[in-house]
Amino acid sequence: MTKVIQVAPPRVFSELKPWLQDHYQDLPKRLQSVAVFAMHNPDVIALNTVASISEQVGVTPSAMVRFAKSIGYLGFSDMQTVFQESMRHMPQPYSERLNSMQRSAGQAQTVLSQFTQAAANSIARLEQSVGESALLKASQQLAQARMVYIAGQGRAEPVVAYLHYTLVKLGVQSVVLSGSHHSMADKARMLKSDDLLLAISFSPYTANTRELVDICLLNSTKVVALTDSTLSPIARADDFHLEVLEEEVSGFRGLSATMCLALCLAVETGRVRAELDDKLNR
Amino acid sequence: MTKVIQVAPPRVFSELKPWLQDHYQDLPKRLQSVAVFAMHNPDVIALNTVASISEQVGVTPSAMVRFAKSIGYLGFSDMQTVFQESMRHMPQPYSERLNSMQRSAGQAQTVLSQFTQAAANSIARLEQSVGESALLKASQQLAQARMVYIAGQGRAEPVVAYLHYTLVKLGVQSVVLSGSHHSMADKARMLKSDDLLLAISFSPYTANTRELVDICLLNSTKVVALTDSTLSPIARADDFHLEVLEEEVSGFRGLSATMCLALCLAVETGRVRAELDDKLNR
DNA sequence: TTATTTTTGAAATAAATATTCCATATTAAT
DNA sequence: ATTAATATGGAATATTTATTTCAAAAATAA
Repeated sequence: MTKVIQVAPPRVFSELKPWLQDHYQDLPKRLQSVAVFAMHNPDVIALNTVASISEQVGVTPSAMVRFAKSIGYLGFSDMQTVFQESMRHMPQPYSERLNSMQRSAGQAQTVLSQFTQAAANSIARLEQSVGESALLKASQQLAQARMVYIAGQGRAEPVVAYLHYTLVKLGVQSVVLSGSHHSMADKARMLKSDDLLLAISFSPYTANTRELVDICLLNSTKVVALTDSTLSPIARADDFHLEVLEEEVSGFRGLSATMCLALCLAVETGRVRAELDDKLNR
Repeated sequence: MTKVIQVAPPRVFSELKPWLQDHYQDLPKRLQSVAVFAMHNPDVIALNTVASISEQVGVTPSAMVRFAKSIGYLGFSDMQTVFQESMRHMPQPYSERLNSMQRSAGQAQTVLSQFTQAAANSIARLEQSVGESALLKASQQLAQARMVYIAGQGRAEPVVAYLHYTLVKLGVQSVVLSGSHHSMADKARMLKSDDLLLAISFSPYTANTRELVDICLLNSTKVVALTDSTLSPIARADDFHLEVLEEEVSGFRGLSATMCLALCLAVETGRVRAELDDKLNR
């Protein structure tokens, strides 16, 4: 029988690679095939069944199990979880570093590291989930508006404050709507046809913001929404919405990715607005 | 039994989102929970088993199957493959090719990628620069205070709002000081000896916040500061201050790392406070 | 070559996982 | 308030999937 490696095998993919290189020479032919395949197609290992993978590699199912065991794992399933974990974490070069650092310590994670990790993941996900074109479209809407009304409550309020602060600094006229003590209907009446509502809302969605969006859509006032899922009641098919998902740590959701998106939106709006102004002046 | 949708469901994740949005309203309560969870944690759906997912969602395994069927799939497994496919096409952390390609090409980076990069860097730096002990000390101060007064202006205002929101949610009494129309002296007079000032300020440092800190230190009122450098006028040797540096992109500084630190501070404070309360009750 | 060890594949088994079914609870309609 | 319709949870079942076993084939050593 093949010698089973005694030292515990790596629990993170990045460490598994050099580990495999060390042991590669000692492996029998079939198991070497598996090793090569695994390094080239980690996603296949992570997502498929033994039967399906073994077919793709061109070996028998038992070879897969033997491979996992011979490099130190309890079995195929045990090894697979390592590949799966590597998929969860998004493609940040820095996070990978941090990740291996934290794990190698093997200690209970500190509060700080837990939250920074979650924030980094959320930002990584943001980058790939929000398309540049969606951002541009939303920015164009904002830039064309005569006045931007910003609404949002609860956890969204800091985002409202930040967007307002940044937009004003960039010369885009905007007003915070959440603070004022008018009724929703009054607020909605303020919005003229060439104005725009920038609504920020996260789960659990506040009724107020939702209502505001509803009224605006009825009046065919333009709405740009910033929310945490397409299931959000303020995200409609017919308006422009940007989505940002914050990873949660024991029930707490941060705002790191959201703030990043907010800044992008504001800056891009400023740029588009400057372009428009430039055209008019010529 | 729940109506089963007749039209064939989407085979790609991006189409599944709007699809779900359409059918969301018609779903029963439990299945709505599943829908929300699925949109928030697509990776969990892709990689875990029915039993494990259903536990995380807080529903029974059968609800998972029912959900998949009610939106048109053959069963859970059928739906899962769609989620899995969506993961395959994600940029993988271990794919060196892609990574180096992006960097070496040095192509015109998108607005989004520039800012996410900066945010992620700032967060990575945050974790290294802020010690767990510093965070703990600051949190203990906050937890011991009878009332926490939060102050900050301009770019710090969103941070103030977020800290206030989170602290209140965690049962820590706090008040925002920036908004009120009192003079600095009046504000400072509000602070009793067992109160605490949580001051947030970034360069260029607002005179107001600085003044407030000065007065508090004279009255020997406790101050915890959140700032962007030790050179900041509100950072003193004799008080507790946390430092966070946001990387700038063409003159714009985000708030991603700052928000992360704010959340850490609030959560840790909540934890310490809970501990203290626990001791008193025994 | 022959003996011995190692590797391999196919089938049997064990484990896990998804799915179905049904009694009960909940909700909606009359 | 009563009835009907729908939704839900838990247990039973079917199915899939991983793992083990073992005989045969290679490879290695004598």
